[in-house]
Amino acid sequence: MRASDHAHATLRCDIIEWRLVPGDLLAEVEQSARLGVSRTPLREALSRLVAEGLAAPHSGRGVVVSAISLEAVADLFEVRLPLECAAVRLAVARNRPGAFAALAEEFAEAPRLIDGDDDGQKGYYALVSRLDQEIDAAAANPYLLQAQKPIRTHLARVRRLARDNPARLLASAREHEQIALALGAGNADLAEAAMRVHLHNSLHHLLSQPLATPSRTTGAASAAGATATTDPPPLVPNHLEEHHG
Amino acid sequence: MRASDHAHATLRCDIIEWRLVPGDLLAEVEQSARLGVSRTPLREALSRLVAEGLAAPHSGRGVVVSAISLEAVADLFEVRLPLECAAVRLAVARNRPGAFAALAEEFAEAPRLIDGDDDGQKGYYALVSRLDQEIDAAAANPYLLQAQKPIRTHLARVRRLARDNPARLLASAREHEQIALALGAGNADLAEAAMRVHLHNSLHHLLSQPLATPSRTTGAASAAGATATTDPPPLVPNHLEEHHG
DNA sequence: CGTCACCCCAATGTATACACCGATCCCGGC
DNA sequence: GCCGGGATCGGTGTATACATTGGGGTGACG
Repeated sequence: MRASDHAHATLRCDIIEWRLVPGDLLAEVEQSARLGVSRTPLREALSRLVAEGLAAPHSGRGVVVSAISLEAVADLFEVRLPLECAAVRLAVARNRPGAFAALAEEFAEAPRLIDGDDDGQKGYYALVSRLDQEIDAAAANPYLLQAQKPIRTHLARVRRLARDNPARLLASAREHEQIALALGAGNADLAEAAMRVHLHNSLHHLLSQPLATPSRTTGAASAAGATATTDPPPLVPNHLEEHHG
Repeated sequence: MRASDHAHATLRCDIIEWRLVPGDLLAEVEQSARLGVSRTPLREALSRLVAEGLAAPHSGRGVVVSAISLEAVADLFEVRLPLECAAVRLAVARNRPGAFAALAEEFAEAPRLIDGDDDGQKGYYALVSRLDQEIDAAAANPYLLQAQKPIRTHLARVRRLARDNPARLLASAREHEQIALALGAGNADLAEAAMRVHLHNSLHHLLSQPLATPSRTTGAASAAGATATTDPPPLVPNHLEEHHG
């Protein structure tokens, strides 16, 4: 793997998993030293992060981790809704056979996973991911994927703010099952309706969260060295309004 | 301006205006020599082009100008439709005063521009761009912009395949006027309907084009040197099926 | 004559050195 | 004591040198 890929993947993961929090400065020398790569591939990694929207230039001096907020969640879903609806409509229109019926059955049995151990929950998330991939493959539109990719990236970041609520997961499983059933039946209107229901409930769940401070998993301690010494105030309440730049 | 910005802007312009055609290899040494910058900023420019979808890695060795095709136009509009509809709905929902009424009047008088000289047509395109910007500002959703940006980039590239048809421009002006009127009146349903009509007609017009070979404006002759010597066959019919990679 | 393997080279990936720019801090003046 | 200007310094932007890898060409073998 290229060094720039490694740097990009690591930084991206650090940002999505809140080891790097909004506002953290991604200094080239510092990060290149931490990740063990030179500045050249690191610069390429930073460019990609900026293109993805995970980082933003900071007043002409370096790049900082971009802000994310509850307001941003609402904005995110305003774009996600039409895109996902278009995706399911296209998936039906393309009329690929697909494995939607099988996926629906798996969702029907998902409560076992959710009530199980941590691996079970991971398995459920994997199942959701498989449905997404199946929809993507059925829609077969590279531009749709290109538009959804940054949305999903930001969403992955926001999800870390939400506690895994078993009740919500069970409801989510039922909603996904309904989507998969409609897709399997080739009913575009129903699939879109089910998707709208699901997205509405997802957003509502996220917005009703108590805004738990992300746990900033230790592991990138050296990365946070510069900012940690300055003892930053609790960040989550802070950058709630600093978006939309 | 930074050298990387200059390189990116120039290459982007060359691709959109078909001076660089799909399949052309963007070699680092060759392009850095042509644009008078070093390889480092040129690499950053290429990274951005790849992120935008204007270029794509070529079997692990260099990047090539990405393909665009009639099939891609249809895919493009499949994504553009829900995004633009969402944009006008958000623009109305945000309930900003906006200058939509004034823009509608300008569109009503647009036939003068269209029937005029070349500057007049440029003025009409600028007017369309102003409406887009006004909608963007009213929608006020950075993620929507992020999703629309690559779509618009590809669209700008495709438009060069279409002849400027005065009749179509007149119809387009009326459609835009209707959109602006609906937005000015705060009627989201009507605005979306007008947008759907406009996009349908735009797509239909593009698809009915005789597929004119783009004029590959001379000016980047040195850039095309490597491929020009090999005398490439007419490219437009060729890359009609090579997309979706 | 076709095919396969090996070698050479060119282009990319990476590292590092240098230049320039903005930011910060200190000192002097008001 | 406060404000402004300049100097210093860290950091980014750029250029170039080096390593490495993949591809093409050529030659030999079947």
